[in-house]
Amino acid sequence: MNSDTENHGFGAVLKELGLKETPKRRVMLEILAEEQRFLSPEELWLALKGRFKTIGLPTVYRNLEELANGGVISTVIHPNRQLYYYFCTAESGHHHHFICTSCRRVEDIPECTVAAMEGEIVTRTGGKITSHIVQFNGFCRHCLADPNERTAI
Amino acid sequence: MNSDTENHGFGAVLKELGLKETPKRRVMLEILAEEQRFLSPEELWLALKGRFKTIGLPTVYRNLEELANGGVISTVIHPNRQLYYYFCTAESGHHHHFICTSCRRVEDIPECTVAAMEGEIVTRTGGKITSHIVQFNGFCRHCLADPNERTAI
DNA sequence: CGCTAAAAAGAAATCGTTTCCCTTTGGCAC
DNA sequence: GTGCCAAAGGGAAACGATTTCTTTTTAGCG
Repeated sequence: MNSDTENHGFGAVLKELGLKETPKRRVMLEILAEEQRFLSPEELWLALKGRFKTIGLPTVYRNLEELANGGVISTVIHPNRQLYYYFCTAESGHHHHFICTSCRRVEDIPECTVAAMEGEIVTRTGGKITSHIVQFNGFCRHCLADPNERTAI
Repeated sequence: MNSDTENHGFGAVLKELGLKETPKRRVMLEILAEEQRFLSPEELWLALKGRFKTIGLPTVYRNLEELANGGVISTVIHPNRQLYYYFCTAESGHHHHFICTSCRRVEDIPECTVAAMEGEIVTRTGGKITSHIVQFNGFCRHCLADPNERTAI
């Protein structure tokens, strides 16, 4: 399995978003897809530096934003207010996350209950909801059981 | 109703948090309490400048954080990732917000459904939730009805 | 009234993020 | 295959919200 020949179908994903399929975008998606935890732009940049002689941090920011806007990856808002990114394997459309602020694992939460909340809010306020931020932070069962596994962001 | 003599009971609130009752803290709370919308630290600072000859922006940040940690005011995370603050009149303990990204009005949302979600998440993941971010963004009924009322943040 | 720790001022630093401008490249046309 | 052009990327620099630092002031207690 060579990343130069096996592109995990990311090329098609990029094309759908109207984005050119560049090596950097492909590798960004590869790294995010292989990583089980959410990453900061700078961390992703450091990983990319190992595979490209030249790679700028602005490029990483730009692509992360485009990919997130396209729904290919999702954002994680850490309580420290920094932005992290996560490749969502769940193909199940819109949903939310329970993130471990220790080891950075992410678990998917189905969207259902939030949709119910939205309906109630719209009914009661007469407003219109354009977006929402729903995220649960805590310790996953691994970090809960074994404090030694805990890491700091 | 003079703010020098009528302190809305904010002194007691500050004392409960172990904070000294300073004129600046009192006026910060006054301004936030009178304001129906969420404010940025800088906006609050500008308002304070009208009432104090010297008032530093770091002071505003420091106090906002202390008050938010104490639960006296609550934070609003705007999609633009800036932090805003809002004085919650609802005494009903923990709850969430529907914010209008146009006029900045805030409506309270009871906590109930989120608590149910949390229970389900804990059961399913075996983790422990330490905090959550739940916020709905959109247009309130006023801005929905009258686009002229809309303002940009 | 004096003391002491907390609070505040003001300037400067920090740092995540974005902008600018120039160079390179993907992808379609011929 | 070659050329073209808009999109993508590099690198430096700007930006701007937030924080840190050091000194001065003040609240609140004895």
